[in-house]
Order: sequence, then structure tokens, then C-alpha cells
Amino acid sequence: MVSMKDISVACGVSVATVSKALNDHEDIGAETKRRIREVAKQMGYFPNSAAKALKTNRTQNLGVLFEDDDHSGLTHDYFACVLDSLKSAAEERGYDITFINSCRTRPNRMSYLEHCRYRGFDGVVIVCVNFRDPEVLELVNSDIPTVTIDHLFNNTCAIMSDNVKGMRDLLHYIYDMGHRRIAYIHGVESSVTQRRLASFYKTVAELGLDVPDEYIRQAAYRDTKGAYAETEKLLDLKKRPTCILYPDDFACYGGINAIRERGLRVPEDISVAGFDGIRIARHIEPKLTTLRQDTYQLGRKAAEKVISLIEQPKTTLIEQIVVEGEVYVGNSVAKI
Amino acid sequence: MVSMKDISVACGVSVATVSKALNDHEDIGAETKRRIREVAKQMGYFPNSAAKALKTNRTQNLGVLFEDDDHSGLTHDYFACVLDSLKSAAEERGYDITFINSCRTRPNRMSYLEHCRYRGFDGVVIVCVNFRDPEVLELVNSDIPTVTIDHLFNNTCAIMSDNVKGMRDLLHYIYDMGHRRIAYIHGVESSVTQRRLASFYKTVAELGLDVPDEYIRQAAYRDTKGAYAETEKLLDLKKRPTCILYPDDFACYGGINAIRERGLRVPEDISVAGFDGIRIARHIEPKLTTLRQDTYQLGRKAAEKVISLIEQPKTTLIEQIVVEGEVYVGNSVAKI
DNA sequence: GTGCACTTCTTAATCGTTTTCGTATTATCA
DNA sequence: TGATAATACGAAAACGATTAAGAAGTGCAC
Repeated sequence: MVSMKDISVACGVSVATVSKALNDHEDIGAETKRRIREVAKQMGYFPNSAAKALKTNRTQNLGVLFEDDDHSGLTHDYFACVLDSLKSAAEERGYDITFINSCRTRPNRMSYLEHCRYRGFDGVVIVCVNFRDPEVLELVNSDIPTVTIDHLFNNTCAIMSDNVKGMRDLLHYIYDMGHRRIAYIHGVESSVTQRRLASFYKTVAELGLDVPDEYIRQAAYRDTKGAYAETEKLLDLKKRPTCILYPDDFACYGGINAIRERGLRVPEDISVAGFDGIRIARHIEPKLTTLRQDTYQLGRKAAEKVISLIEQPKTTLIEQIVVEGEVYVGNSVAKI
Repeated sequence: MVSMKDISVACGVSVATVSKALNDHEDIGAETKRRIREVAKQMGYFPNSAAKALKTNRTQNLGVLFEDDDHSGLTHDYFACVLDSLKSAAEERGYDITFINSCRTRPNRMSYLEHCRYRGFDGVVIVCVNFRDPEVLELVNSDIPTVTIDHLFNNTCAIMSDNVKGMRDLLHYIYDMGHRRIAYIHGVESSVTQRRLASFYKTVAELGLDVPDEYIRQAAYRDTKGAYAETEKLLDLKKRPTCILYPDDFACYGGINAIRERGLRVPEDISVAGFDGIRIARHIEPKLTTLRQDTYQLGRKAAEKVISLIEQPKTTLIEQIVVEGEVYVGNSVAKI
């Protein structure tokens, strides 16, 4: 590794001068700057991030907390897409991304916050995690700039997919297709679920629909088995729904299986709608009608926000940024 | 941040003593060690990774190069699963994971190798990248311990999914189900494709099957449109295949769509098989018969290997580790 | 009592930067 | 001409750790 020392020798100046020249301080002569920079480039110089971090307390590195109870974080299409977008946006701005270690089994492990301090992350993005975890709270309440995705704390920035509008739009579409008996198998307890569920109730009320209690059921996210089972119960009702909403696209396929196994067709006999808009759902028959969340913007905004919190702490608002999704019209909801 | 200095003051010893106590050097008295450790824990001490890295030239951080031409790295189920497993295995051993910046558009950007030196990665894992990229070659040829996944260089360790055996097993299964006219839509040029294709030819020869040239077609990985188009051509043949192999599960659905649009059924009229074993393929009808690659082992072995290259450079062999997959029997291949 | 070996701890240099403060040189002006 | 200001650079400390080398203190043999 070529260091500033090497450059200073080559140029016959001090390391201080080299440092200042490369960082464009104004007390270095134009010609000297030029020469130093040229030599630096030619010698293939790049700074040592550890030394720089030690001195400046800045690492240009973001920590990403990305874990899931059922260990499906990275393998979860929605979150993977968000992360991918987050990564690109951060890299464009010169920040790298490191995972916050979530291994719980190591002896002498650090808490999330400790790990962040250890690595000196300039900021943190929290995705798809258990937001009631005390360690997450500790992190959120620390002085490290933090952005959460799809969860709202009162003292951090949050990037939220607009689940309220999303659910409303989806319901309106389904209503417009003629459906009046709409069932909703919602996800398990979480703020996202709450939002969607609240929006569901509000919207059906607005639309003047009658939704019997048996139409509201629950299955975990991405749980095809659970969705299958709940769908069966819905199909057993004397007054069947004409359309069923699922927690997410993945689970929706569990429901489709249940429907088809009874010899019913999707969407001719029963319509279904998902949530998320995972890629493959556009390539499999029936193409899922679903609320496609804007993962690109979610990831990008998260990166932008955390970086602005880092670089302009004063001027950056603690706010909630909402990203709208859109109804993707497949062919899983029939016109009736 | 509490530093060793703080602990040394609190304990009335020198920082050197603190450092050695915490690192369990043997020239520190047992009682002193105990006291120092207790105080350290109580004060909430954790080392500063930057300072440590600066001094030791070790970061306990792995770089992961994870990019794709079509920018589908993280959103690609197979690679996402590999990365997830890699991450877990690395974290269990105390290593963190940072993405090697692959943003090509930044002014003054670093090459992959430069970025690795800048961050001081102890080792690197290369996944799903363009292996002909000169920057990748530069990285591979450097002195940084490197492990590649699914690609073989002659001077690095490689973790390979056993595509040869995989293809053979899959073909044998299909053969055993009675199929004699088997078509293969293979992926585009890559070492993985070569291996699978070679294994395909070898196996059909062993089985004494006649495979007309029109049965061998090409479509990009994960390209449902391409797979759709090539499937149509196969269906147009006077002598249709009874079973079609696809580059991967995702593409397979493109083929299924083509088949169904002709009013044919899968698998009753035409059988299909995928490759990869992505999660959702087990939940959608027809459940794909596919070669399920062992992403858990691939990621895990990669982490173990690169860490052993780092920690025991002398004793670690430059080798090729092969991870076998298994035929996942769905119901997309009919018995005939 | 002296010498020697152990054990246990300290001193001080070092890693590659950044940054404050000081200094030498030149320019400006009364 | 001499004082002052502006410009361009350097010396040195500091960030938080590691580590080689050295220095006390203790115990033991003779």
C-alpha cells in the first residue's frame, strides 16, 4: 500500500501538505496541489479507510440491520429488492454497506448498537426486523443517524410504503371489477398489518360493503400453508367471498392451490389478489393482481435520507417519507 | 466511546496492560486480567475496529462482490440464498460482510481491488459476477484471499455447485419416468452453462438417447420471454419433445406459459423441468421438478474457506469444493 | 549477599491519517 | 525602510489500538 508518506517523499513535501492537497484545502499552492495529485494518481494511491476513520470518526460506511424471525430476510423478494436499491443509491454517493451482525449465538457478542460503534457506522438503515426487540430500540434511541423502513418510531426518519393508500386502491379496483363479497386474510401482528387492516375496514365502509367477521382471517406473511388453510375455511362458508385478499403474493399462491384443489378456477370462480408485486408473479398464470410496492424508491429514499442525516444533521428533518405503490393489474381478479 | 485509556485509568495500569489483558496475553497476572476484564465489561468497552485495523492490518471484514449484468444479483433467488447463508456463516465466525462497491458511474471511482485495499478486507468472496471483467481478474490475481462461487480460476479456491452431477441426476430421473425425447433450452455462455451442457450431452449419450439438434436451444437465464419463444419453436416441431429442460426455474415458467397457451397441459401433455430449486417453485402448481442446488452449503463453505485462507494461509489448500444438489421431485414431469 | 531467572507490568514506537499552530517567504503600504 | 499582512508550507500531536523491549519486583540457589 502506498501511503501519504510515500507521496510526500516523492514530491519533496511533508505529509501534512499531501493530506491537505488531496483534500483540497486552500492553504496549498495551486501548482503544488496539481503535482501532488498527479503523483498520487500515478503511484496508485488510495487512502487507508481505517486511518481516516480513526482520525475523523467517519467511515463512509452504513450499517444495515436486516434480519427476520423466520430468517428469510435476504431471500424475501420484497426486502431483497429494497436492499438492492439501497445499495445502489448508497454506492452512488460513496457509501459502502455492511450488515449489522445479527448472529445471536456467539459468545461475547455485541448488541446491535455496540456493533455499530465498533465498526463506526456513520448511519444505519433498519429493515424487516422485529421492531420490538430491545436491542433495536437501543439502536434507534442512540445518537446514530437511523432510518427505518416500514416502521415508524417517533424519533427517527421512516420510509414507509403507503399501505393505507395501497390497500384502498387495491380494494377500489376490486370493487370496480364488480366484487362485493371480499375476504381478507391479513398478516400477523405488525405495524404494516395494522395499517393495511385499518385501511381495509375504512375502505369497505366507504364503499358500503358488508364484511362478515368470518371474512377476516389471519395467516403469517409468506406462509403458503397458513394461507391454504384459511382459504379452505373461506371456501367452506355458505356465503363464499368472490374475491380473497392475501397478506402477500407468496402466500397468495397457497390460497390459489386451495381453490384449485376444489376444482374451482382462478379467477373465473374465485378471484384473488396479492400484495407486494414480486417479480415472478408477473410471469406465472394467473398473473397476480397485486399492489406493487415501489421497492426502488423505498431503498433509494432510505439511502438518501440517512446520508443527508449524516451530512446535514441540522437541516434534515425527522420525517416520515411515504412511497406510493400501484395496483398491478394481472388476471387473477375477474370482472363480475 | 470508552477506550482502553479509560480502562487503564480506572484500573491504575497502563494501556499496554489493558490491551494485553483483553487479548489474553500470558505476561499479565491472573488477578489483574480479571480486574481489567471486569471493569471493561462494566464500562461497556468495545474495541475500535478502525484503530485495531490500522495497527494489525486485519479488519475481520469480508468483501463480497455481488453484481450482475442485468442487475439482478440480490433479487435473484439463488444468489440471495447463497449470500444469506454466507452471511450467517461469516457472522458466526466473527466476520462482517461489506459489499464491494460496484457502482461504475462515480467519478474517481476505485477498481474492485482498490476498493478492497481501501477498506482492508481480509478476504473476498466473488459471486454472480462477470468473470471476464478485467477488474475481477485483477482482484482474483491479487494477494487477497479470494473464493469464487460457481466459477473456477486456476489460482483461487472455488465453491462449485455440482452442475455435472446435477444435470445427470435430473436426466436420469426424467429418463426413468419414461421420457426419451428430451429437449434442453440452455442458458447463455458461461462456465456453468458449459458444464451443464456438456453433462447433458454426455448423459444422453450414455442413455442412448437421440437428441436432434433442434432440441438444443438457448435462452438467457431468468428470461421468461426467451424461454417462451424457444418453447414455441419446440412445440412447432413435427416430432415434439416429451420433456423440456430449462436454464432455471424462473425461465421454466415462461415455457409453461407457452405450453398452456396452446391448450396443452403440464405435465400430462408436455413435461418440464427447471434448475435451481427456488422456494416458490415448491408452492405453485405444477410443482416444479428441478435440480435443487444446495445454497446453504454453497454459502457456508465459501465463508469457511475464505476464513481459513485468511487464518491459516499455509495449511489451506487451493482447491475446488463441489457441493451436490438433489433432484426435487415435483409434479411437472409425468410418468409415460 | 550476590546473581539469576521468572513474573508482571511499563515505556515508547508505530500504523496512516487529519488538523492546529507556528514559521518562513514574499508582497503591500505608509 | 520597516512594519504588517497574506500566502504557502511544515512540525507535531492526536485518533485508539498493538507490541517489542526494557525495568521493576520476587524467589531461589549458592
